[in-house]
Amino acid sequence: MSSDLDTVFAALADPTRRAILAMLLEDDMAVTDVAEPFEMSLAAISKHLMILTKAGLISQEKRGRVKWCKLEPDALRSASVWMQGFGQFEPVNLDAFERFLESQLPLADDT
Amino acid sequence: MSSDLDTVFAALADPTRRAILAMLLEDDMAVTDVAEPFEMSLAAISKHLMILTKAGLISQEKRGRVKWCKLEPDALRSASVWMQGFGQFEPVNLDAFERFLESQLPLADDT
DNA sequence: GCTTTGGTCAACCATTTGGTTGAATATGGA
DNA sequence: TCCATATTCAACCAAATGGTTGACCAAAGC
Repeated sequence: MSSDLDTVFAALADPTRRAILAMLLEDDMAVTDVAEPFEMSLAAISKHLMILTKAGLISQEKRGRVKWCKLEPDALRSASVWMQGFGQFEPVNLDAFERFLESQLPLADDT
Repeated sequence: MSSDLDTVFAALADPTRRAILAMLLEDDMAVTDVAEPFEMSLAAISKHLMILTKAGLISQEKRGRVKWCKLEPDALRSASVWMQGFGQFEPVNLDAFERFLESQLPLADDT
């Protein structure tokens, strides 16, 4: 009864986790590097990454002592299917998305 | 820093609330009628409806002593924009969505 | 071998969440 | 007017969430 939509949407409900996903959109990253821009302990980021992993939104692979995080956008598919059905939204162009992301990212201007 | 994406995704993270949205896709409903299929108090459903309302996913209008709930699919737009950017998902046809919904709705077969 | 670096684990804490119940507040109908 | 219906409110509860700290473990570097 609790589908994977639960975990995916719950994972997306946190701004830190969405920011992490946006960062990983650029490139794969090590855990420490993911954590760097946030004013938060490494352990906290580690937990967020675990939640994203369990939701299938990222994967983590350990090479040497470094654990690499990789975006897995396919996990968004079923959630996207679910959502789009409500509005018959037209496909979104990436320019709009890029602008949106930039207005959302708390990292560039920090606090 | 906590955007409306927080509230929208958090609202969508609960299966009861997603089921409610799916019900409202059919037609507007009174609170009592929304609650009917669930094995849960009316007060609990009322809370869920409040969360959906605050997320902008539904609106509620009181006519007489009955409060009508109405789907507001536009609230999904920004969330949809955010998500689609990750996968460049093609637009979803409604047939697929319908099938998906039916496989997800916990109400028909209950437990 | 030691020390540093990268990351997780465990225990803890405050807050939020999702549910309950019972009382309260309208409104509508007889 | 009196009663039933529709819905919320308030208090409470258990469990989950998001964060902290300090100890721990594994892999590199010297």
